[in-house]
Amino acid sequence: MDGSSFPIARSSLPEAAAERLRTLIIEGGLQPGAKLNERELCERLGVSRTPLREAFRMLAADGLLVQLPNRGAQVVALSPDDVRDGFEVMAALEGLAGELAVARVTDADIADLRALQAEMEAAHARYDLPAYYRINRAIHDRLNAIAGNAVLGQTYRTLNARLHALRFRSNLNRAKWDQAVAEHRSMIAALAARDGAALRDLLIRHLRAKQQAVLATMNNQDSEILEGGNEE
Amino acid sequence: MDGSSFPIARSSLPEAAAERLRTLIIEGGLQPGAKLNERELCERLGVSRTPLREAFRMLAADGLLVQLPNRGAQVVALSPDDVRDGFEVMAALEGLAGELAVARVTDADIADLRALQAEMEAAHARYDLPAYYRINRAIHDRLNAIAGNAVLGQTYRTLNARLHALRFRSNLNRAKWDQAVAEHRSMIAALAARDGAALRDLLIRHLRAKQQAVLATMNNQDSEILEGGNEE
DNA sequence: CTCTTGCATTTTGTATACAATATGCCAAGC
DNA sequence: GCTTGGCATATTGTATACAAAATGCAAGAG
Repeated sequence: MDGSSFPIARSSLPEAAAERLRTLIIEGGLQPGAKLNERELCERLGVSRTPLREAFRMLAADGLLVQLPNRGAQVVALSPDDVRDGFEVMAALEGLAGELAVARVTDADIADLRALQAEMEAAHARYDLPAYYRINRAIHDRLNAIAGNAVLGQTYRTLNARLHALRFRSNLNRAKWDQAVAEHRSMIAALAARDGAALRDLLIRHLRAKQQAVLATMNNQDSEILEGGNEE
Repeated sequence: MDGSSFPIARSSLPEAAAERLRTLIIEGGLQPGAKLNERELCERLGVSRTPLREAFRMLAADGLLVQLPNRGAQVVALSPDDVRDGFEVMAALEGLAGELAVARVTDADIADLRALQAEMEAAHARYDLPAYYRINRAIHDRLNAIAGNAVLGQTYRTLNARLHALRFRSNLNRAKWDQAVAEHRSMIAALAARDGAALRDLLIRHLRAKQQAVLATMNNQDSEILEGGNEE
C-alpha cells in the first residue's frame, strides 16, 4: 500500500478508459444523471465494450456512477442528503489526517506548507479563484500525505472525487473566502505547534463550513454552479 | 443512498459471482496472496470469464484483491502497516458514527441495544465466542444504522470487509474479552445519556484495543489464527 | 379518449474466439 | 557451471457474435 511495493500499473485499457470517464464526470462533460450509452462511448473513447464495461465497474465502485441491471449505467446524481453525509465523513477523515500528521510532521513539511500558504494568500489577494482552489487542494493533499496512512489516503481520494463531481466551486463570497484563508493559517500554526486536537477541530470546522456552503448552493437552485473555476 | 430510493439490484451474474468470491476470501476458502486463475474459477462458479472479470473489478475496488496487469488477480495480503492504517480509519469512522447516533437515537433503539448487550453478556458468561462475535457485529452495525449516514455506512462496510479478510478472530484472552464487554456496556450508557463526546472516545479506544490485539497476533507468527471461531 | 397488449427496435448481458503478453524450459554460448 | 537467448505453453486482454431483456410505438379494446 506504500507506493513503492506496489507496481500499480497505470497502463491498462480499462484503467485508461476509467480515467477519461472520471475526468469527464468531474469536469462536467457528463452531466449528473446522464445515461451512458455503451456503444456511443465506445466510439468516443476508441475502445471496445469489454474494457469499457470494466471501467464502468471501477467507477461504480468509486460511487461516480450507478449501474442498474439491464438498464445500463448513469452518472450519479447526489442528493442533498448524500452531500451532507459525504462531508460529514470527509470531516472525520480530515480530522484523523490532522491528528496523524502531527505525529509525523517534519520541519521541512511545515516549511513546504507555509510556502503553499503564502501562495494561497497571494491568490486570494488577487482574486484568483482557480489558483486558490488548486493550492487549497494541494495543501489538503499534502496534509494527507504527511499523515502517512495509505488506507486513509485512498478513502479520502475516493470520497473527494465523488464530491467534486458536484462542481460546487464558484459562489464563494468574499467573507467566506477570507475566513477559509484564515482557517488555513490557523491549521498550519496548529501543525507547527504539534497540537493534534486543535488541528483536528480546525479541520472539522473547516469542512463543516464547506458543507454548509455547498448545501446552501444546492438549495439555491444551482443557479450559480457554473463551469467556471476550471480546475487543475 | 437511502435504501428505498435505490433498487440496488442483487440480481446480476457479476454481482452474484462477486458475492461468492467475497465469502470465499473472508471465510478463508481463498488464502491471502493466492493467485486467481480465471478459467479455474469460471468452472467452480459456473460462470463465463466476462462476468467473472467484472466481479474481479468490484472486489479490487473493495480492496479485497489486487489486479496486476497481464498477470491476473490475487487475494490481497495485508501488511501490518495496512492493518494499523485500516484500524485507525475504522476508529475514526466509528467515532463519527457514535457522535451522529447520539443526535438521532430513539428510546426504542436504546432498548434494542440493551437487549443485544444482554445477549452479548450471556454469550460471554458461557464462553460462546462465535455468538459473541456475531452479537458484537450486530451491535456495531446497529450503531451505524442509527447514525443514519449512508456514506459512512458504505465506507464502514467496505473497510470492515477488508479487515475481516484477516480472520483475526481467536486469540482473545479472558482479560481482553472482559474488557471488551465492559466497554460495550459503557458505550450504551453513553448513548443513552446522549453524550456524543464520551461515546466517540469509547468507540475509538475500543477500536484501538482491537487494533493492538490484531497486530500482536499478526506478529506472533499467526500461530493462533485458525479457522475455528471457538477457542479454548 | 384512454388504457392495455403485443411487436419491433434498441440496449444490455454473456460467451467465446482471437490477439497479446508473460512464464517456464531447454539449449547454446561464455 | 552459470548465464542468456529463444521457443513452446499458459494465461490474460480485447473484440465481437449471439442471447436476453427493456423500451417505445402502435393498434385494438373498453
